[in-house]
Amino acid sequence: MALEHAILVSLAERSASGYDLARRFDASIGHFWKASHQQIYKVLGRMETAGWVTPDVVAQDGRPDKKVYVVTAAGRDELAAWTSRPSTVEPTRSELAVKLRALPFGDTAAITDDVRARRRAHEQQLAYYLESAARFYPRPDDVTADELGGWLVLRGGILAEQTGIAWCDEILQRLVPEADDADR
Amino acid sequence: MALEHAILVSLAERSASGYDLARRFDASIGHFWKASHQQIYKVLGRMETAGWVTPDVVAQDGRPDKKVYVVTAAGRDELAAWTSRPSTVEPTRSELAVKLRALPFGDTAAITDDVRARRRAHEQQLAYYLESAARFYPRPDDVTADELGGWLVLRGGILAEQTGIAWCDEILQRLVPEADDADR
DNA sequence: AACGCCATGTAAAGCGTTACATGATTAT
DNA sequence: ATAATCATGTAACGCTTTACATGGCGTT
Repeated sequence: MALEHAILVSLAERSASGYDLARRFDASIGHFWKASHQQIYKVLGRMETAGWVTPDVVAQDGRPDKKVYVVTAAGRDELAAWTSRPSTVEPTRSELAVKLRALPFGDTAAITDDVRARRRAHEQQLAYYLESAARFYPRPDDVTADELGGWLVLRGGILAEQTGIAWCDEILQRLVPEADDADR
Repeated sequence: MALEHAILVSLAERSASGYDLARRFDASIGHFWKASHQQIYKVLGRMETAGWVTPDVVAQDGRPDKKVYVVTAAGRDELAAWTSRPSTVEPTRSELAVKLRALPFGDTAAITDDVRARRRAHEQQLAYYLESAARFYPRPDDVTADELGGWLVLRGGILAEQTGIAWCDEILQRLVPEADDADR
């Protein structure tokens, strides 16, 4: 019960083709809800059948036609109804947690490298979020009602990445205790 | 590429039946990798075919027989090999993030309630983790090599729940700005 | 009598990933 | 020439969830 609604939100903000949606999902909203273009096309088909969206075929020169999907009144109703339904907390899935439990049965050096790689990935993502925050929300206290959601989502991303880094650091301090911070 | 390995880790720590595993997955390791009993039975079947585990049928009185699965040498090899393969960072999935973006199209009061419910859930989970930490790892600096993984996983859980609470608080401060902390 | 625990599964449906497919335009 | 971008899909497979099924024992 969710990709449909993520797409509805994205289309409610601005109508788009499946292709456009796929790119948006690679960028902003997709950091919190991944979807491939194949999936998006499939779900858009279902949503059209349900009457939540209608395609608007737009001819382009030098490029293939595209179907720009627009949210219908029924789609907006569904979106509003969905916000009123309580959400379930999604279960955490951490391969790293499983690997940490596997420490006595595996290769500590390889696991350590894996943690370092994760730390780097978290740092990159954090840098990207911080840059987005500085560019799109330079004065967080002054965000408009329309922008508030985007800002809060970004804050969630920033907090999560910082926590990821902090966890990796705690792990590395235990796995590589003799090193100092620089070469850990 | 993951439930197999979570099961291998759990069985390497202690042999168990599918039913036992399902209960363990409800408790400790399952906080970081959920699995239902139906899924576990199916995967155990596959793992037996692959030669990673062997069943040991144990008769019980007043209860149905159970198949206690034991990790084979091949299973241990696979487990060790898996720890050496780099892991992929699992994509975040946050229904709350999507809902925040839906604020302009939905019911703010309902979304606020949802955030409050999530905050409570995070607090409960945090309390549970803290209690586990106090009970099983009273002296974190003295954990043995065998316990280290469990401790670090618990730390990850604690950090994640604290971050979840902090995020909810930031959201509530924006959605219910006039209230003071107590009745927010 | 009804419910919950122990113990193991099957079946169906939906969700998600990977691979494959097409065909035109634009940049290197 | 080659690769990337635009644009839309199908097919196969695997993973996950939900529902159904069985059957004995102990508790309220």
